[in-house]
Amino acid sequence: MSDKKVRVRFAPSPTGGLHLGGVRTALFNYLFAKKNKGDFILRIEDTDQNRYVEGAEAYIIDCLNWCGIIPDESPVTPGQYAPYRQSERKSIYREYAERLVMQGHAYYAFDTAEELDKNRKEIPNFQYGQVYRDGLRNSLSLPQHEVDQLLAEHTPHVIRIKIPADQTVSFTDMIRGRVSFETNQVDDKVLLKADGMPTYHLAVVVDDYLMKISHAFRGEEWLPSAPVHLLLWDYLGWKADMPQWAHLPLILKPDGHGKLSKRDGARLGFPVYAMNWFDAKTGELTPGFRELGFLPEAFVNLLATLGWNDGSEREIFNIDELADKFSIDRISKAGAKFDFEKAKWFNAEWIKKVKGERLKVEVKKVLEDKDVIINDDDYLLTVIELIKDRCTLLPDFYQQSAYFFQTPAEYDLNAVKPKWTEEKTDFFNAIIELLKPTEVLVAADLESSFKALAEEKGLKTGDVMLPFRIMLVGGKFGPHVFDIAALLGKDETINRIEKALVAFK
RNA sequence: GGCCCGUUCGUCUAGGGGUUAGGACGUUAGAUUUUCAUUCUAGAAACAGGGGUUCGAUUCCCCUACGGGCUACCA
Repeated sequence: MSDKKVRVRFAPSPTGGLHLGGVRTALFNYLFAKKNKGDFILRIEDTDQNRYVEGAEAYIIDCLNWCGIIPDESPVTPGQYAPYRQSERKSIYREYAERLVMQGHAYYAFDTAEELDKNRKEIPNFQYGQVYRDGLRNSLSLPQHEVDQLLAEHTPHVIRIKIPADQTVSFTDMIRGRVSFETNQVDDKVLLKADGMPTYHLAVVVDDYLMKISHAFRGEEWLPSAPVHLLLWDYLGWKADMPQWAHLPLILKPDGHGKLSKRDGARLGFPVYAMNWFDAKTGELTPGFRELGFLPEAFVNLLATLGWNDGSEREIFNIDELADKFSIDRISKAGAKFDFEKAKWFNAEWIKKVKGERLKVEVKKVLEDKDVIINDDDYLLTVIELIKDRCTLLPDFYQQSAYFFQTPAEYDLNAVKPKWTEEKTDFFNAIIELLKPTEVLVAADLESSFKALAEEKGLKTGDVMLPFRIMLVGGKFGPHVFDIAALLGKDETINRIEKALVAFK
């Protein structure tokens, strides 16, 4: 590893929402940068004008913000290597492509899409490369005057790299070790498209060079095109500055096989995107972890431990701890099937771990979205502390806490009615009388007098505890019933008993 | 089809020439909680197969199988 400043980039295409794998790539870049006191750069790879989606870039930035993966340089916070959108760097790339043509490492190709499609269909294993390029329409096969004329007439054309014959291209991947490719198997990839935009292959090399990227993390799906990039770094004369590569294992479908995709989310009932993504064209909403009720702390944590561990048995880390412990040689090589159950466990752990104060904004939103009115933040905080250990996702706070703010609208009558007796009605009327003179309702006091009264009336405590809970909560859940009563206060407790007594009749 | 990458409980993983192959999620059983959840305890559960190398391989090498990725003027 060289001693040059660590600079890494996350380079997504703005084609839609950000998928788990994308966020993890961003996260690993970020963790590596922080660990090595380097810079983390966000570069938008919008070279495909057909796939460009309005709003996708803003979404990506929001998403990184939500996760706390903040770029040091980005399109909206540019550094000295601006611009950070490849579409705005269009003019830069042609020069390098032309230079390669001049040097004989690339050539102009005039074939139409139809011609190429035909070849692919008719010739088994067709690839635009050393075997077939002489029979195709390009500056290697055509006479010079014809090429000149085609260019002069502005005939649509691309620039392709000329992959050399009979060479072995190899490099050391930081995750996989030595990886080799035979150039005879590599095709002449397009570098510059007919519209003047570079393809990924050219753009990634040129920009990584110009932006002084030291380490390049990307998904394993890029491994097969690595030889093209290696060759380009060499031909452009930048070999000494080439970043170290790290091809990350893929995140796979939990069932069946293959790379996790957007469709799997809908099919298997869990999100694949970090945040909700609304596609204006199709009107389709793809759900996200954030809106489902994940905490960013949990989301980042679960992503980091998907294919990485710190060598100990610890699993819960915040982002700073992750950055501190991060190391590439602890990244696993094999793809990981995504397990939503474990993802939920991480969230539950984080809800338990953080202070109630941290949850206030999120919980308030959950409740207010359900029309629960909150006018006392301290009361809300007390409620959160009392119930957060029983919540897995943020929306669980509604079911677990709504009754602290509003009288139950419905009761689980099956739990009380079958065993309901006149004696119990008497008992609760007596409880009301007992509560009336109370100044402040203290949980422990109520509990002892409640039990004493039950005994006095010849009832088993257990026979009246559940009805009491149903009266206050509406259902068979929640914290200790006397704590609930104490929080509700004397008046509201009496009110709920009276109301429920009518319903239980 | 071709090329590349990979393979430890159902899942995420630790480990590594001699281990009772460890942890976590999930699951099962029990305890606590006169509700539910939390918590705690215990249990079931894995080195893909075949050849080498070696005194000894789950660990190193090779082959096979299986899985994944790529094979666009998409990234």
